[in-house]
Amino acid sequence: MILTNSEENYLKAIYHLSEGGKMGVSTNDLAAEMKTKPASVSDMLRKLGEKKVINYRKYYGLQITDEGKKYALQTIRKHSLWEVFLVDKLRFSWDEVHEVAEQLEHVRSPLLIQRLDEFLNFPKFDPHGDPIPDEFGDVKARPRIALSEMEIGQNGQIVAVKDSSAAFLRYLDKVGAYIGARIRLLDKVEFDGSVEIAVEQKKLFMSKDVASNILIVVS
Amino acid sequence: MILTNSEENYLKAIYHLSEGGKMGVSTNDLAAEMKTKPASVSDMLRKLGEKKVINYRKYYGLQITDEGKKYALQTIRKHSLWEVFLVDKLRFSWDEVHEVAEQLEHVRSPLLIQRLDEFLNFPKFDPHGDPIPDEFGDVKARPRIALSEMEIGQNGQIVAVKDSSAAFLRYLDKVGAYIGARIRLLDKVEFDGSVEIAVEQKKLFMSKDVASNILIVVS
DNA sequence: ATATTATTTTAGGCATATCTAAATCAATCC
DNA sequence: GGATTGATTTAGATATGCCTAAAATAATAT
Repeated sequence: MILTNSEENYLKAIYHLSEGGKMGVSTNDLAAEMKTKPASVSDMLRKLGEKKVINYRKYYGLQITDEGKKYALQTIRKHSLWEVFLVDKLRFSWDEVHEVAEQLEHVRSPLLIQRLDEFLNFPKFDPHGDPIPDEFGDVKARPRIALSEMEIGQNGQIVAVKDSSAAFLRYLDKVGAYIGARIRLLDKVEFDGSVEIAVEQKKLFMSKDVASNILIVVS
Repeated sequence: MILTNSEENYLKAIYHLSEGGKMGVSTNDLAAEMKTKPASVSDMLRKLGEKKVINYRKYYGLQITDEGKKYALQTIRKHSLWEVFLVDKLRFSWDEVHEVAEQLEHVRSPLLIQRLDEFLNFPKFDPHGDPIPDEFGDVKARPRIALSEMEIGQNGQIVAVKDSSAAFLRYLDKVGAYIGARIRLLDKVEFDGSVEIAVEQKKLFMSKDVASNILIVVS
C-alpha cells in the first residue's frame, strides 16, 4: 500500500504522540503538532482509518495499528538516517537538519536507504540521541544514565525522571528541564556532588539529589 | 517566487526540448516527454505563462524566459549533483540514478546543495557526461572530440555530427548511433584508422571516415 | 478556397489536502 | 437532569494536477 507524504507525516506524529504521552492522541493535539486545523485532522483520521493504519472511532479516539507502526518506524528511520548524513557528512548543525530531513524522508527508494545506511556505517542513534529503527522497525533501547553520572562536557537529552512528585516536577518546569530538553554538563563540584549544567543553552546549578533523579540519554 | 514540483518538472522538460531541438516546443511533444495528456499540458502552460517563466500565446507557441531558464538550470543542477552523489558515494550504476534523483532534486534547501557540491568536490559533469550548471546557472561548454580521436577504453556520448547528409544520417540510424547514444571505444586498427566501438552495448566496426564525422563528449 | 486532418484548448470531473463556518457529540456544572 | 462549554466532525470552498470528451484553431490537401 502507498501512503501519501501527508499521510506519512500524520502517522509519524501519531506515533510520537502516543509513545511519549502514553495516553490517547486527541484531534486538537494532532492539529497543533501538524500546524493545521482540527477539521483537517478529522478528514485525515478518517482516511488513515480506511487504510487500516489506525483504528479510529469518531468522537471516541484512535489507536495506531501494527501496520501503522511499521510505516511510522520506516519513515522515522529514513528521517534519522538523513539527519546523520547531514550532520556527519555535510557539516550541518543539529538545529539545521530537521526541516531538510523532513523533505528527504519522503524520497521513495529502498535501495537508497539501504545504501545510505551502509555509507553512514549503520548508525544506531540520530544526532539528537534518538535511536534509529532498523530495517525491520526494531528500536534499540536507549542506555540512560542519571544526570549526576554524566561526564564533564558530555551532551544529552532528558528522557525521564525517577521522582514524579508535584514539587519536583514544579521545580523542573521552573528551570525549563522538560522531557526532551537538551543538557550539557559544564562542571561537577567534587565536594557535594552538585553540577553546573546548561539546559537548552541556559546555565544553572543543580544539587546532586536533584541530578540523580533526572535520566539522560547521552548523545 | 515558489514553483511547485510539477512546475519545476515541466520547466526542466521545456528547457531540454528547446535546447536540444532548437525549434519551438509543441504541446504534444511536451505531453509525450511528461508522460501526460496534451490537455494537462495546456493547463500547465497557462500557469507557467502567468508566472512569467515562459512566454505563452495559445495556439501559437511558447518560449522560455530568462527567469524560467534560471529555474530550469537550478533544478538541473540539483538533479545532476544528486546523480553524482548516488554514483560516487552510494555505488549506484548510472541506469539506477535517474528516478531517485528525480525525487531528490525537489528538496528545497540552498545550504544542502551548496554543501553537497562541496562534499562531492565541485563536480563539473554528471555521470552521463552532461555538464552541471554552476550556482549562477552557467554551463561549461563540453569539450568535444571526433570519435576517431578517442582513446581505447574511453567512454562518451554522441553529441553532434559534422556531416548531415541523408545518407550519413540513415547509416547512423541503422547502427543506433543517435544523438545522446553512449559510446565506448573498444579497439583501433592502426592500419586504416578504423575503430571497433560499442554503441549502447552493441558492438560494431566503423571506418575512419565515418568516425571522424561523429562528435563525442568523453565522460 | 474549401474541406479534411491534426493540434491545441476548453469544459467538466475526480482525488488530495487544506480552510472556515456550522453542526454534532461529550463532559462538566449547577 | 438540563444547560453550557469544549472538542470534534461535517459541509461547502479553494487550489493543484490530472483525466476524458468536446470545441476551437491551425495546417494540409485537393
